[in-house]
Amino acid sequence: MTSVSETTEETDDLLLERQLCFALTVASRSVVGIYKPVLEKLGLTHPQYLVMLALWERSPRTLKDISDSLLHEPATLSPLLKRLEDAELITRERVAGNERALAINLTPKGAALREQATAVPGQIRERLQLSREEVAELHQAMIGLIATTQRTP
Amino acid sequence: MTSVSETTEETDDLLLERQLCFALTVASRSVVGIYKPVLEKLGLTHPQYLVMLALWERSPRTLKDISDSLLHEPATLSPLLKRLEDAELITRERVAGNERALAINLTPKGAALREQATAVPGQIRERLQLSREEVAELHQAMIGLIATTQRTP
DNA sequence: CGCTAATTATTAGTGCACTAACTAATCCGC
DNA sequence: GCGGATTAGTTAGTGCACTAATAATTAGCG
Repeated sequence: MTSVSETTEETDDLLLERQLCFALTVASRSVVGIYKPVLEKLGLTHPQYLVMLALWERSPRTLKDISDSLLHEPATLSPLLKRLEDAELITRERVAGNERALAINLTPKGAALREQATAVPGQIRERLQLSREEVAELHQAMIGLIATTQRTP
Repeated sequence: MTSVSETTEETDDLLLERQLCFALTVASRSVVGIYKPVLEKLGLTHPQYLVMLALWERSPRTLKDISDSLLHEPATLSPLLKRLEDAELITRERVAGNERALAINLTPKGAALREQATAVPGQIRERLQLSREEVAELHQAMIGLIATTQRTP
């Protein structure tokens, strides 16, 4: 690795570098920022919204189950779920027959919130001016990237 | 909006929904997770790494300048920069002739760290098994998304 | 059966990331 | 050159997100 090559390819890499990981994190923050005003009307943060989506799809579920679905550490979800409980959107109780597991269930209020949530995707697509097809394409790219990171280290 | 249509398109949207914003945030977290062990050897977190990249490209720069480049709130960078100062990688001092602005400069130690950082992009690409072309493609997609979010609300 | 190992959740601690409120300095129009 | 408006940074407060350590329960093997 000579100082000559360092001034070309590797320097470019450091610039390019500032692009993929940088662009990805900025895109993520920016898109979450788009959701923010929309989700505020539902009284949810973006991470909370993702958990509610998981529960609207199926409930009750254990904390572990949600953690696996969202690729989150249980330690991240533990306080988040307590806040959703405080908001009376979910209940937290031990699973009968397995005192280790925590069963998360929707309250009537939490289940009812789904009605309002159905309007969210459309609002976001409109704001981002993306068609369902474009959304699907971006989605595929992200899924591929996630799959790569999950492969054996 | 009949209950019939609700059970089809909008329900699908809530599922699909769980995909783009979800996939994007998971991809971001996953990729940052790939950087983690690599950057630990440099004693940097990922956000700190991005700031250092900005400074290796050009320095000194003001906090405001870095904030604009990284699309971060000044309030986010303020404590982060103090930690970089504690690590003796940068200096923080007021700009001569403009007591409002804060000039961020590299210490010799901070400038020297760049040598080690040149190895990072290659390691990440190898780990993700992405070619420069694939990286460029993903990058373009993210840039497009960011541009959309930055447009007039 | 009894004991070890694995599973599940929680807590503590660090570091981002954002908003809102605040301080201080500078700009600029009169 | 004065005084309000703007700009640049900091602080406080909330909520993620992670690791490491802990606690409690269950599984399963000898």
